[in-house]
Amino acid sequence: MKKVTLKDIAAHFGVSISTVSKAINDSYEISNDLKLKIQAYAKEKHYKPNRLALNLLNKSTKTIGVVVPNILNYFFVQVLYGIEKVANESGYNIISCISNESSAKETKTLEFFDAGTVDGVIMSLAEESQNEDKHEALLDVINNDIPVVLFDRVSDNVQCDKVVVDDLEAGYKITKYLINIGCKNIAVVNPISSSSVGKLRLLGYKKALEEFDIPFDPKLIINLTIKDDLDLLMSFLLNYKTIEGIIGIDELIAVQVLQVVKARGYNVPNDISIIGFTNGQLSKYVTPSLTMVSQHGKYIGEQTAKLLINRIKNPGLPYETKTVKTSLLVRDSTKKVE
Amino acid sequence: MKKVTLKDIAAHFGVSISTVSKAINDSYEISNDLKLKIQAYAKEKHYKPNRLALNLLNKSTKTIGVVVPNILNYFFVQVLYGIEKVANESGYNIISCISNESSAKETKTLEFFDAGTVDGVIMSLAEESQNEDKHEALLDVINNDIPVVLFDRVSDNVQCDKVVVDDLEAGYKITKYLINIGCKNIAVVNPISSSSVGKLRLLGYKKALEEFDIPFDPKLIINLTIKDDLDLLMSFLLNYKTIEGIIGIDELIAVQVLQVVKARGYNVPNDISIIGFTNGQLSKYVTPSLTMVSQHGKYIGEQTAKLLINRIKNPGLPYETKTVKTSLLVRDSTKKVE
DNA sequence: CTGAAAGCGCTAACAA
DNA sequence: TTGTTAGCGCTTTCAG
Repeated sequence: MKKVTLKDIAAHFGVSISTVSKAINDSYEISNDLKLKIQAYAKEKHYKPNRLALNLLNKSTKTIGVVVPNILNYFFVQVLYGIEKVANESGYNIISCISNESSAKETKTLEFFDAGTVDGVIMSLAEESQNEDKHEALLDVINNDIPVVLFDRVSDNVQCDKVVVDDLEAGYKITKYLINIGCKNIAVVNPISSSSVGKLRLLGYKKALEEFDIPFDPKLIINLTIKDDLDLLMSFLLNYKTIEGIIGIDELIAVQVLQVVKARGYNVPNDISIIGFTNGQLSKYVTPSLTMVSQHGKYIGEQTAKLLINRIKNPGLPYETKTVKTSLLVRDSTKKVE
Repeated sequence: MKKVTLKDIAAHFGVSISTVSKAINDSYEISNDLKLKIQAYAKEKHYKPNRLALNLLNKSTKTIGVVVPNILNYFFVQVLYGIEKVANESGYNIISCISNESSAKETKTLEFFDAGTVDGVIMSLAEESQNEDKHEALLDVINNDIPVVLFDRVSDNVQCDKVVVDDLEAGYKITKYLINIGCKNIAVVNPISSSSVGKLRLLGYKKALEEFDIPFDPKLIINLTIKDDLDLLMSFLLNYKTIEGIIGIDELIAVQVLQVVKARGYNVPNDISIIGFTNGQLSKYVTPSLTMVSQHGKYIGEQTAKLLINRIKNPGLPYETKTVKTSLLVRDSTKKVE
């Protein structure tokens, strides 16, 4: 059975389409008798107004498009939850797409959104896009008056609302923490070294070192991609110097570093303390459980959605950037202060 | 700047809308001269055809709606990857929604899809929906001639294409495996006891017991919800009898069981062997790494998407149910065979 | 109380 | 080579 339309119902009753439309929308203009008959028939036939037609008419879709780089990253999952919560409360649907860190995929998705399918866009840049720092598709969207809110991985070259994590402060805070529990040589393992987030965390790290007059040693920084052999890189690192602390720039890398370090016979946290970013499931169940930086993903999602919906309703306000502070979740992978 | 339409461009050149449409679509009917001018202007103004209008016209959206119950479950994430891969290859966009195991949310999403927004639907039932086994919204979708493919968590009361995991066989296989490595009392911890998947796995478990003439002891089966206190339930279990093997019905529960068991002083795998379902990140990095059943989520996603796209193209074929076999991934949480 | 007509943005058959 | 018209499914004036 094909979808029933107003036309079909009108034909069935021998009345006009507009009469049916009014009857179904319970207009006072239609006689109770007809209204009841039409409504009953519509229910029976499972009539449902065609959204496409509605959207075309209203120039509004009541849906928000979301682009996240990587769904395996717990942080983004949490943000998604937050977005969905607020969106649903405000009567918006969300359609989520994964760019998978690819700028081509990101562009494709944005073009899809730009063609009238959504009322607004929420996005965190793919790493590749941050590298290139070209954002034509995104600028097109903004240019077409479709509100955009960027979160977490943002660009200074795009003018729009933003919600960011205070990553510099976080990097600074945890480095200080490690120094305070007695770590002298602190390494950083960074799988997202070219993203704004990765850079800021490193900047925070440097700032803390400076404050304690510890010279910055580039050999302690491991930037890697998925293709690199972590085990090998770690072996260089561990043979280079006595390392007392390691910062993993995301959750997965922190867990992997922990594995390698353990496999090489080091005790965590007695020999080496480890801190990672993102408070997800992995870090919690690993042995020892990892001390992590929580970015409050769900809260970020909520703020992002609120910002977007607010802008959809009141265009023309000046752009806003919200900064969300992180918290440190101390668990068993860091030495206790004596 | 509001979105540019054909009308705007037509007005700018003082030609008709259809001329502009043809020019932009590079029709041979239009003079080269005009075509070039119009195309240049369109590009300059970032013209993009309105998808809503197109979709309405073509009665096709080239998008697939996906509903998954829980994005924190690695299995579903993998399925999503598989779906997305095949869909993209065939020129389909996907819009994914999370039902969060709630049947109300599921219904809302299905109604959204049912209103002409997608060409087909891929779904795995929310646990609540499987409990109630009412699927009105879903039947409405099918009734409206929108193809549906159900995967993993399916219902016999819904007639459509399906892709399922051979969960009975998997439950059977791993129980036999545990028996063969010497486990006598094997417990099952089941957080999805009311889902088809959970039931089938338990059935496989029973089948294996029968085969080995081991009497089924309901006290060894722990059905629980998120609200239940796993630690407490496990303490009852472990005090009840000497347990040599535990089956965790999903990944997270297997990991949590491992934690509890370790915390209570048992050695895994020497005292107790543990097997879980779903080969995700967690089970890999936990200590000891967990022996798991892999359901080949990505492959399932691919098959599901293929089935759906095939049905969109050829409606009227008889419904099909594909069964995908699992594999056992032996790691360190199960005793080695002597 | 009911219907005709316009229009959302677009394409395609058909005229000119 | 260009324009007119109709129509996708719907709502909303404005007439009847």
